[in-house]
Amino acid sequence: MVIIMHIDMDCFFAAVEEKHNPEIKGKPVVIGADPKNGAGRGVAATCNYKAREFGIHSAMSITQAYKRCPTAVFLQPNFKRYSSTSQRLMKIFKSFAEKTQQVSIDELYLDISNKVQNYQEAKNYANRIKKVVKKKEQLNCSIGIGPNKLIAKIASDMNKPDGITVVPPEEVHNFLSPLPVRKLIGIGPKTEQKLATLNIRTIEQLRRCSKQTLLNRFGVWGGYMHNMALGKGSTAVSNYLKRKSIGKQRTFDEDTKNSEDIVQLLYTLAEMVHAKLTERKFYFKTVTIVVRFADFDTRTSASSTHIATNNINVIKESINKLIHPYLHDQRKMRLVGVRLSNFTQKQPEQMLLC
DNA sequence: TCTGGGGTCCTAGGACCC
DNA sequence: TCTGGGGTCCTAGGACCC
Repeated sequence: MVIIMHIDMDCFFAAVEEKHNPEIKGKPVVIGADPKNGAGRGVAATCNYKAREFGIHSAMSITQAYKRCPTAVFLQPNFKRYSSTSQRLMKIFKSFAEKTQQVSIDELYLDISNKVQNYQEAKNYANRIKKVVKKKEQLNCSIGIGPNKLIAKIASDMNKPDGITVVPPEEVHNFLSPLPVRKLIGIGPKTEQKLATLNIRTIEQLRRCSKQTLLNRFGVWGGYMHNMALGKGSTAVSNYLKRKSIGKQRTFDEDTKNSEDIVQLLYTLAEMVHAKLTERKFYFKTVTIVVRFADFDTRTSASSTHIATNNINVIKESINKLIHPYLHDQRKMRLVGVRLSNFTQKQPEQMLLC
C-alpha cells in the first residue's frame, strides 16, 4: 500500500521571525515589502494568524495591509535565516523516509509506504515527526496523509495550523466531493471562472462532468483535471529536480523613463544572475528580459546563442539589444528583470579559431 | 486601489531541415 | 501555380504555485 505524506510549515517566515524575536510573539506580524507609513510598494509575503484576524493575507498589497493594521510588526524578509532554518528542518524530515521530495522552502513530500502498515500508524508517525520538529526547532507544521501526492497536499491544508489530516483511499471521494475546484493543484482564478460558466464549482461537480466535455473545453488539461477530481494523482516521490532557469527582477521605487537608470538596473541584475550561474557551474544559451510598464502591461523578449556560454558580456550585449525597442515606449517602466535558461553543465566545446 | 520575486509548465506560431 | 508531413528549435504570452 502506498502512503504519501505532505508536510507544510505553518506561516513559515513569520514563525521563524517570532522564534528569533520573542518580543513580537502575540502581535500581528507581516513579512513583506517595507510599508513606508502607507506609501510602500509591493506585497505581503506571509503573515501570522494574529495578522490574519485583521484581514491581512499573503499577496495583499503592503499598503492595504498597513491600512488594516498600522500597528502590526512589519518585517522585511530575511531569506538567509529562512533557508538555514529550512535546511535543518529538511534534514529532520528526511530522517523519517528514504524517498522525499522537497517542493519549496517549507514543504515536502515523504513516501512512508515502507515505514508504516496502515493509515492509523501513519497518523502516529506524523505525530512523532511533529514532536521532533517542535522540540528541535520550536516550530509547527501541518501534515496531510493520503494515497498520492494530490490528496496528501490538499489534506495538509485542511487542519491548519498544527494539524494532521488523514485520508485513506476509501475516503478519497467523500473527502474531495464538497471542496471547491480551486483546491485542486493547477486550478487558479482563471480556470475556476471558466469552470463556473459550465456550472462546475465543487470537485464533485467536476467529477460528474463528462470527460469529453472537459477535453473539448480545455484540451489535455481538461482530462487531467477530471483525473484529479477522481482523486487520481502521482505517487512518484523523488528529489530529482533540474534547475531550468535563473532570474532576477526588481520593481523601481518610482516608475521611470530614464534609459540610463533602466539599463543600469538591468546590468546590476545581470551581475547577480551571473553570480548564481557561475556558483552552479552552468552555461546558458538564452537570455530573457522582462519589462513591466506602469499600467502593468508586461512584456518578455528573448535571444539565444548557438553555443552555451557563461560570459557576462553576452548577457549585457543581449540586454542592450533586447531593451532597445522598449526604451522608445511612451509609458514609464515599473519593473525590469533578467532571466537565463537553456542550461548545460558541461563546458561548451571550444570554438575553432580559423 | 494596487498588484513582489522566485520559479515551472503549457500553447501556439514561425523558421528551418529532411 | 500549387504543393506533404514530421521533427526540432526559438520566441512570446499566459496560468499557476509558494
